[in-house]
Amino acid sequence: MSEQSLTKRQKEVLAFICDHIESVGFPPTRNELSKHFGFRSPNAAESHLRALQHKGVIRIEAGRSRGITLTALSHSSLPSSGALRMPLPLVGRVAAGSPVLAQENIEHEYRVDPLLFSARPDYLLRVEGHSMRDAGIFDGDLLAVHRTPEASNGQIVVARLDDEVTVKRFERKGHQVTLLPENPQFQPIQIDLRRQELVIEGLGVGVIRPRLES
Amino acid sequence: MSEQSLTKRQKEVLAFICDHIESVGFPPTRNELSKHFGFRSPNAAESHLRALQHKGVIRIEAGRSRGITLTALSHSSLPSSGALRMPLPLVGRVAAGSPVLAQENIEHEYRVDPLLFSARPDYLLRVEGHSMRDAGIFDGDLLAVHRTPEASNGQIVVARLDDEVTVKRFERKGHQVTLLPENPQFQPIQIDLRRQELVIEGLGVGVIRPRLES
DNA sequence: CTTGATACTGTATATATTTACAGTATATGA
DNA sequence: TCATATACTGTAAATATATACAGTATCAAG
Repeated sequence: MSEQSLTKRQKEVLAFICDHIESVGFPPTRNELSKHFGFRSPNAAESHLRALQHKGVIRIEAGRSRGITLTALSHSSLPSSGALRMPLPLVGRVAAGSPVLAQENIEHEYRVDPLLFSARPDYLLRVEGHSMRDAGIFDGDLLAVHRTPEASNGQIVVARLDDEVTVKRFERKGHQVTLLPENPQFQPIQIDLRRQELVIEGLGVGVIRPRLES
Repeated sequence: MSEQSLTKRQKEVLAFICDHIESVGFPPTRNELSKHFGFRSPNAAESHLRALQHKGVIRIEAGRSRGITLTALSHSSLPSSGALRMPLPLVGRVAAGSPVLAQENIEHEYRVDPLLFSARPDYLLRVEGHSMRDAGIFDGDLLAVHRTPEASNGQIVVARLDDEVTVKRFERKGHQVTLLPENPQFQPIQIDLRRQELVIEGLGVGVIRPRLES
């Protein structure tokens, strides 16, 4: 459903679940949750789990003991989470001035078959905003990005302009570059390369939408 | 304890446990082990676990469901641990009358981290047509589908109607089901469950777009 | 040749775990 | 003011799960 933020209590519960998986090796049961938080009823834990599932940060597998799994959202919902996978780093908000793949920007790492995409992706970038809506790139989508400093007209690029990272369609005529949104509610960005610096961080080679809104 | 080498069968069991933890997110039960290996008795799994514990490659926590944890030894006991992951079948055009996951419909298999999506995907379905355009699901996109016969109003479903498989938004009022496109150029499909058969093949839980058009 | 490990079938049971149902109370947005 | 989300207590039941006990059969080692 909607991507609401977690309450303080829900964050505590989610943190405990993450911690349990990390340190114990498997997810906690309702009783173990209740014991840790002092609930006198396993249903208190159940309710919290339902709420967390509803907000998309965990998944519950019906009928399976300890059937709690974390989702992509769960990691971005907590201040600190340990990364223990290899392949594709997921980059969220890029801190001003820092390289895209700086440690501080990496939220998580996912294994995704690179053959899925038209070009080999180097990282996943969480898209913010609706400026590329008509290209089917929505707020919260993960853009698979291939690192390269060169772009051709019409390609969707990850560009850095004034320490801000943005996703737009690339159009260049001589010294003049236009970064085109795919949404009439947004204005194109004009850059004169003689006056302003534009860095191409990479090309969008695919999109992953981690959830479908209802 | 005794640090002997594992038998071939024991290696298979250990590999499955590792793989299960990696891909599912928690260890398997005795029954799940038995089902995978074709044991008719959960005690076969139990015996293997005891043997593996005795050889020091796993630890079993008494009385806790799924209480299997790996040890430092477990990794060195397997040739290629960690890298494996259950691949997702990619289903292209579904032949009329055949099950979605019939061999003839499977084009390829991709390894995709299931944690990327809000619910566990069981397969990827290549979407044809533009009827879901405004939901950001384009022609050629891969819909990550979670198999389930039940759907709630507003969810995006994979439905089978008259041997045709289609992706639409689900809306039900009593006997009346409406399959809603997300594109004003298409008409909603009305089904009277008393007159027509509708099978829900699964729920859309995410989208992968393998390429970006320029 | 006997012992122990391996690799299972088959049955049974205690208990661990999920999960529904029925409440209470507070806060918040429409 | 009504509906909804949060945050719980308390009870109960269905079922998922661990695990004991009783076997069968093969194989290698002492």
